[in-house]
Amino acid sequence: MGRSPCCEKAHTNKGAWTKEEDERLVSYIQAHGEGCWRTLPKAAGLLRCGKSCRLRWINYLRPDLKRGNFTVEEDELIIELHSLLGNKWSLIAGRLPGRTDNEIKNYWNTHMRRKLLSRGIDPSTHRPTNDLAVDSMSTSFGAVSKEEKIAGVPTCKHQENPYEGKCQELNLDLKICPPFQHQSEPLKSRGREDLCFYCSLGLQNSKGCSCSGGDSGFARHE
DNA sequence: AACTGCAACAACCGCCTTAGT
DNA sequence: CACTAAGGCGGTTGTTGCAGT
Repeated sequence: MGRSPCCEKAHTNKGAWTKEEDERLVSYIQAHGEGCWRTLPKAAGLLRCGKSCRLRWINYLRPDLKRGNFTVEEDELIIELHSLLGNKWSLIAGRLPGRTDNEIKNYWNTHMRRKLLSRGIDPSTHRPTNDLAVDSMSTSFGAVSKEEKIAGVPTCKHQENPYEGKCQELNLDLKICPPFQHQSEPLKSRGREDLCFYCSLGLQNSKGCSCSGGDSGFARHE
C-alpha cells in the first residue's frame, strides 16, 4: 500500500555524514555530474539514500555555497522576501546567491524570528504584534491554503493588510522568471542596478517599483 | 566540576509536483 | 488520461556545543 520507499532503508546509513562519505560524493559528482539521485549512491559507493545525497550536496558540498554569517543586507532581503513570499524558502534562496533554502529556513527560525519579535513585528504576518488580536484568525501572510492551492489562485484574506496591494499585484508565477544566473556575484554587481526590488520579483507595475524601466527585467525572459 | 536549558544547525520525513510511459 | 517513479520542498526532529547556575 502507498508509495514505495525512496530507497532500501535497511541498507542505508543515517545521521551525520562522515568526511569519507563527503569525499566520495563530491568526487563522484565532479566526475559524473548530479544525474539520477536514486542511482547515484550505489554508483558512488555510498550507503545512503538518494535524497540524503542530494540534500548533502545541495546544502553543504556544492562549490558555489557562500557559508558564513549572513550580512545585514541579506537579513533585510530575507525579511522583505519572506513578507512577500511567505515560507517559500526555495524561492527566497533563489534570490540569495550562495545560500540554500535549508540554511535560510534554519536562519529564519533561529535568528530572524527573534529579530522581528524584538522589533515588535510578528514574524509570520510581518505585522506589528499588537495587531494580532485584531486578526487572530488570519493565517500567515503569503502562505497559501490547501484550498487556494487547489484552486490555483492565492487569495488575500487580509482586508487591512498593509501588503494587500502587493498581494494583488504579486505575480507568483515565478516559473517565467529564471533564478539569478550570476550567483557568485553580490547583488549590486549583477548588472541589475537598474532593477528595483519589486522588478526583480516580477512586480514591474507595483506601486513600490522605483526603477526607471517598467518593462525591463525578468519579464522579458522566456 | 556537574548539571540544565537553550540556541544553532544538520539531517530526516512525508507530502506534493512533475516528467515519463 | 491514468499511473508510477523521481525530484523537490517545507516542516520537524535530533544532535551538538555553549552559557548560566
